Amino acid sequence: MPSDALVDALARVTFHMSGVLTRIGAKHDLSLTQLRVLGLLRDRRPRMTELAEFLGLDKSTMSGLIDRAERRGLVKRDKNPEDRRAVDVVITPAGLVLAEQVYDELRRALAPTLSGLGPAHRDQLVELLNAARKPSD
Amino acid sequence: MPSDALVDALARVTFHMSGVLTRIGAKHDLSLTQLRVLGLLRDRRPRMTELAEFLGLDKSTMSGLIDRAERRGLVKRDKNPEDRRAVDVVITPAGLVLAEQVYDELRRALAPTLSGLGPAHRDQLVELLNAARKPSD
DNA sequence: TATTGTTATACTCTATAACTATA
DNA sequence: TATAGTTATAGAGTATAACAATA
Repeated sequence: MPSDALVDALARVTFHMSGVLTRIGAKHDLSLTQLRVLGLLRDRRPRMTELAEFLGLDKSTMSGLIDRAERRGLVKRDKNPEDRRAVDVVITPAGLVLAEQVYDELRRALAPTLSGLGPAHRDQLVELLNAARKPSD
Repeated sequence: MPSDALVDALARVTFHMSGVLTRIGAKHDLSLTQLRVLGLLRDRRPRMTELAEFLGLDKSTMSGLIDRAERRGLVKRDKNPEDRRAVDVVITPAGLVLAEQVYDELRRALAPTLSGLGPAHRDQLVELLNAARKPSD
């Protein structure tokens, strides 16, 4: 079982990151979930159900999220050629531009927080975080 | 500027933790925000505005959150003796029990994810996470 | 029959604006 | 006048249940 100190440190990082992401998203009228959808679609072309499963959301929730993102021109629905019931979700060029912009802002926003760590410590942190990882993640 | 690998690792941890916390909260009909409120109140007795500022929420949002938590008997509003405009928020015994239960479940839920790290590595991780921290956090 | 996705419904979360009471 | 908090309102996020189309 993890120590209190470890659980607390992880919780603190999580809420700090969520705050940063929420603020960056808000600047672009994007919720945390929309931000995450956009991030996922950068290198994937999932169908609705896959996306919902990955995010841990109901498929009906997914319909609403994609409706709103599509209305803004950030993603689009495509017919799946192999299964006529399925709908693929694809990011648009405008969505891709926004996703990259948000990612840059995130890097810049995290810079001050991480300024306390030198290069060697940063590498260590990446290794430790990647080791603390379930195979399926 | 942090590397892509570091930003990605932090984002991954954040979404993993959020997922775990959301699932634990859902079991008890608590949102992530309600969970966080309960966690904060374990050792604090803030007024409405302080709570809202800490969470980065509008005070009107806070009113709704506390309304619902109070209706469930998890927190209660108290008059502030020094400023008759102010309202202090206090956790109830039932709220405290639930908060501790959730915290235990979180520790247990994180155990498998962290099983890849030995004791020395865990200590290292805690130190690195605490070093990567703005003074005000 | 089972699966994919949408729609209808209801509730929570959230912010903005307008308000009351107190400082 | 300014601050603390609530209420009214509106939109987004969420799940459940019922449904249509396809497998």
